[in-house]
Amino acid sequence: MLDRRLVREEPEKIRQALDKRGYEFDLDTLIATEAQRRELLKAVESRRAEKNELSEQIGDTMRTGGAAALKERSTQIGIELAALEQELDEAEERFDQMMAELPNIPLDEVPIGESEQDNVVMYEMGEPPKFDFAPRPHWEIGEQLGILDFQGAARMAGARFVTDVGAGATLERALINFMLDTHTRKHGYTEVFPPYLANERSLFGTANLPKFEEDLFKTTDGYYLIPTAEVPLTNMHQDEILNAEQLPIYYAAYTACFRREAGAAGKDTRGMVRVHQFHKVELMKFIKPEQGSEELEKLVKDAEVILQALELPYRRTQLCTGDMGFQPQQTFDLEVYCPGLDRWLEISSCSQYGDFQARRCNTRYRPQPQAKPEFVHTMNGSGVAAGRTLLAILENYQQESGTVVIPEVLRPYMGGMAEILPEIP
RNA sequence: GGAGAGGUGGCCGAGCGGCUGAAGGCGGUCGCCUGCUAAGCGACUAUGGGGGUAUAAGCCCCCAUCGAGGGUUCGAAUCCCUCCCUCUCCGCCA
Repeated sequence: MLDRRLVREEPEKIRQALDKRGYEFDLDTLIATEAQRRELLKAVESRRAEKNELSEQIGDTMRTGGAAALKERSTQIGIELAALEQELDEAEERFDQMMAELPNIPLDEVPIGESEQDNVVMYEMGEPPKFDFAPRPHWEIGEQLGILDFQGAARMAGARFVTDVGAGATLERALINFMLDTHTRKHGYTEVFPPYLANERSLFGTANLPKFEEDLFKTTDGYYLIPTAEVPLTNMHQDEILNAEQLPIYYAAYTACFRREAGAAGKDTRGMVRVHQFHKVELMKFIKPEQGSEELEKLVKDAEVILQALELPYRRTQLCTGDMGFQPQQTFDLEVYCPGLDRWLEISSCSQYGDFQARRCNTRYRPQPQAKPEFVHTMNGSGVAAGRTLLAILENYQQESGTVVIPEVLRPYMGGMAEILPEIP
């Protein structure tokens, strides 16, 4: 959420941001609503002041009698007030609703563009493997080895699910452990193991609500399944005032992530590219405003370390204004090359939000011990997505015989296993 | 799930219809005192919003906020209702 003062004082800044994003939004109505809201507020407050004044007088007059006329007058004002208050409430609700659906303002350095086509590839790392056979997609490799079960998952749950079996399950767990260990032991993150369900307020905090409800699973009790650990992590300090010395705070969490993929019908339907439940290690930071870009850069590098250690070919892109999500000021993606799919696959998305989420979560800090609290800034990124990494390993490390070599760094996490051979059922 | 207790400022805690935006304490800031330190004394010390003045800060007025929402009343932290959360006991349970 943006600072409401921007609407009044610098609406052009918002208008420019919307233009850059190519985002449809009725800014003029928002501005008009804000003006109307303030007019009503003034009217309401002056009547309340009058009423308070009368009540005080009534208190004083009670003993000597003769408060009846004052009471009468006060009741009259009360009636006027009730009508005005209702108008104000309505204006406020309209305003809040629109504010909640206004996207963040991209940083100046974000490339301007309309779509994915305009994203900027910053660099590529690692060499795609060379095969003297046609590399196969991960679902073929996985099913043949008996380590990925799509049919079974479809029967027990439905389309867009996968079950890891045997060495497949061990491999995904190894990836998770390797990632968590690296981030907590080498990069200074505090490990967090949060709930997988969150309440409406928390989803609002990360701005998944109200605008993106159709992407989420909701329980009959009104909980939401988290679409990413970003949700619990960003809400760890709701309504708190942190000390300046605590910042920056680094959190790393492994969680399952649940997405309805409602808008993705027909897209990536095969394999485990796009599933309703996937697993991911997430990195998240609470920082002081001035630490923004520098900390994001470190976060991206922390994620890259994982891909480098796994010796997977990847590239880093910067998303253009048109392709960036609703919440970020700036986003960098890491994409891993998958020979079987013959495409670059997003495996991490690292974004900084400024105070956009902190304002919604009401997470503040005191710059100085006595100073007024200010909103912290937040950022997060995958470090990295385990399911897609597993997929990438299968495709990059596949052998002509159908087996898959296990990356060096993962072997200690797999009881020394060096190669995945067919599971014997 | 059942029974009970409770949610008040940065923290602890009093208040149970007007004199309470909130006693008292802790913590903090400034000043006094003091050979140093400790102790002591005094003043100040919630947040958000609207307006005025000034526009470097500041100063003044008003409104709201005592878990959230609603109600009673001229007037609610205080009374009533609903919901949320915490704690204790019982039940169930990986």
